[in-house]
Amino acid sequence: MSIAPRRIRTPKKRVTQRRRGNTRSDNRRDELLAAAARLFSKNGFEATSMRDIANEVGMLAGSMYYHFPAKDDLIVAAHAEGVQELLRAMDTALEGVVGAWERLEAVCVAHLDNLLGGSDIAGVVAVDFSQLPEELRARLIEQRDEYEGRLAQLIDALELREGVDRRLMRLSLLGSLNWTPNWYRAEGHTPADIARHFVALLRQGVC
Amino acid sequence: MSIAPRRIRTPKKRVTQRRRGNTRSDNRRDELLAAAARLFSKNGFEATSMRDIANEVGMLAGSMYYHFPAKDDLIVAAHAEGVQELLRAMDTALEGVVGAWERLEAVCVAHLDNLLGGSDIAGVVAVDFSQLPEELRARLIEQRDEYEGRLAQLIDALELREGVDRRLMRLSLLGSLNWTPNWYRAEGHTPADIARHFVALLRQGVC
Amino acid sequence: MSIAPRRIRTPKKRVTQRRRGNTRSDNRRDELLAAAARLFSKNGFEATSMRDIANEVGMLAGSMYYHFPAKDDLIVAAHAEGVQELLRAMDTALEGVVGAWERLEAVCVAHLDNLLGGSDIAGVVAVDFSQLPEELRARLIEQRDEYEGRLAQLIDALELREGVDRRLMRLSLLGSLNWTPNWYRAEGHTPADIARHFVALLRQGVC
Amino acid sequence: MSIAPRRIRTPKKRVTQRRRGNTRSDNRRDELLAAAARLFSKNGFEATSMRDIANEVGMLAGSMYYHFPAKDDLIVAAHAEGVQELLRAMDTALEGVVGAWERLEAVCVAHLDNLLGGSDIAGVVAVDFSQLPEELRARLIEQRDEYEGRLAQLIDALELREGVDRRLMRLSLLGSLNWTPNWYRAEGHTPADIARHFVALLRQGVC
DNA sequence: TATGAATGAGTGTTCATTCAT
DNA sequence: AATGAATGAACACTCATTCAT
Repeated sequence: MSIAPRRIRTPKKRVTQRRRGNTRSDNRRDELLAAAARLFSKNGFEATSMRDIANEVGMLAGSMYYHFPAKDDLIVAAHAEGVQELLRAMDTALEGVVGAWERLEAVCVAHLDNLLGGSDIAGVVAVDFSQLPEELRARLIEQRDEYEGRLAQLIDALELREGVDRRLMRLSLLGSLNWTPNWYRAEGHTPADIARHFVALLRQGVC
Repeated sequence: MSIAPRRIRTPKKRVTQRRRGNTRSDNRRDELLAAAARLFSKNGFEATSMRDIANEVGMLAGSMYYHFPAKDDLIVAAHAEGVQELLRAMDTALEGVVGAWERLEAVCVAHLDNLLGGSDIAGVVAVDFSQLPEELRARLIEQRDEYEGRLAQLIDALELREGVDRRLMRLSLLGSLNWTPNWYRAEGHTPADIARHFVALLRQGVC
Repeated sequence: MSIAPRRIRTPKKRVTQRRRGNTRSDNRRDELLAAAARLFSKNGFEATSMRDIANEVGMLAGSMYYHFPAKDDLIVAAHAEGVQELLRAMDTALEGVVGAWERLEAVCVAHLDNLLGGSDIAGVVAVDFSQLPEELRARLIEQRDEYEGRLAQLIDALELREGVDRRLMRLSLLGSLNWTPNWYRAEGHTPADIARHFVALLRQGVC
Repeated sequence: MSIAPRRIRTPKKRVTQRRRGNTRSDNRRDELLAAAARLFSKNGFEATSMRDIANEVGMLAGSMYYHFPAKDDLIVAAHAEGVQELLRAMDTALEGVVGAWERLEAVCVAHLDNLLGGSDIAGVVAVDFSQLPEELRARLIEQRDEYEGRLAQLIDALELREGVDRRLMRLSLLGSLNWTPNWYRAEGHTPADIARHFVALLRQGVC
């Protein structure tokens, strides 16, 4: 993606400065963010052009650069939005739920609900980013850290038999969940069903 | 108002015509295929250009169109090659192994070995394809069917407690495995370790 | 100018490889070069777009990239062509001329003749390049070195009074000559007159 | 078939209206002018954007249009500022200097001092403008006329041998001086040295 | 079988400028 | 007197694809 600027002229970074007071309307920025998240999760980062996003909100491509100095920044911001949405969904899902396994399950259900159709915005976190340039990839991973950290805490709260590597357990579960967009079809099991089943497999094993 | 993503350009169907006489060596085609698989698994489908592949085998971009009428066909063929490699690895891994769980484990170890560094060519099956256009995506899924079918057979051979959905179990396992390129780092566990751990999680559960 | 590529994918340098045998037609490349030199000398490097050049030879902008991988390379190549033309003009001008001052004068006349109207192509060497990015600028300077070196030899051949810095003398003369496009008007002195006058000023001083 | 270079965009003439009452301090305008001159001389006219200038004084791009209706007007005004500075430098340099050659030399030293590092603002007059659109170019030339006129006077004051075209002599000297940014490097001769040498070459000739 | 040359639509990005507030 | 937001046209460059040779 990322294409070079006219001539050098020193990069001019102009840092994304997250709006001053954030008081004023600023709704175009949010519109943009939402549209970007939606398109990114439908078509992927590379396959979504700045023009696609601009059109979606009825704006010209160049106008977006007032709000985001580069596509990468838009990706980062949209991804952050997705992570936030997921975190909120996590909080909501956990409300009033006790029992370590029940809590893990509730979160997985929320996760898949968001991934597989619930929210267009959360979907952005399931977009494959393994092919993005190192630097950008690192920024996205960092953003996920809070979410994965909370997931790790939920898993730490479980009583497990000896010999289980809790990190690998988390990564296994996340893989199961995040791979679903590769095969999920709306006609089959519901996202919630799938999530519950995955958790059950881990909890009880299959024997 | 959502705008169509890139690609498309012109359908023009010209079916992959699997070689005319198929008589002669045809090794340039195979070279091409290998190079494509290698690059696809390193950089992804979108990020690999026809020129990249052509250069890799010392050919000009236009020349490839003698062998493959379109990039999609090359993707399909390279993916097929990857699946074949995985199938061969599966056969090798299963040689002389008895015991349903041992067989599943052997196959998972082989799968991750190939995915995470072993073969460049097999790596192509772990490339995210959820964002590819429907039609192409369908062709790839179809190609995986044999592999997944054999995996399904291995899973069918297991004795499982009641209530386990063997299809979801398979997809969960595959997700765990195929998601590994997103977090795997060479310094940590070996691919074989990871694979064995994932199988153990399923087999015994974590409680 | 110079704009970044889609996404990283390793720079892919594809070195400008000055045509293999240079036997075959290859005339489009030369056409392109001539058109570029012409436009560069009329409008400057920055103000001449790749599209301008492409249009000039009836080609689409993208097609040029088959011949030159980047605008910078085109600039370098066109500049080289200009320097060559100037060198040829120098050789022609020197033919049969003896006497160190006469030789210098002949070369200056040829220089201005080319710069101020004779050849569109030689004009490219008088285009200001002091604002170009360091790296490109360095390449152009390097290309001029042969020409300036020959000029330096002509100056070395002169008998001068003590205390004259021959390098500064050369740069002064070159400056006088190369600045002429900033004020020259076809109605006044001829380029040859001007050149002769400049040389005379240096030779005899003004007192 | 030659295609028009960039710029243009829309003529829309709205004459520079030299301040309404011109009562109040008006210092933002002057700040702007100084910043523009500084950036123009560092990077050239084309390579300096309106945003660059606005940022330099902590203003938004749009705000500048209150002070200057178009970039061209800003160029013209900044250039005027540079000429003024050069004229002041000329006056300072001439203070108490008698002797026609000494006066010329003093002015050339001041000129190069300003051009090659001294004042950012005066530097604007050495920026190559030979590629600017005719109309704008004409306005700048007109502004230089006073400076060049004073230079011409200094030259008129010299006693010269017969046959010297004083106009060509002036243009030769100016060319030598103004071409220096194309080759000057801070490590070599000082600007003053260079200027003195150039004058000496003219004065005494080289034989 | 492959090359050389081109096409045309696309990409991310920049920039002078406008204008309601 | 300045801001925030947008426009529209341009720019350098890439890419899948075509086709005569």
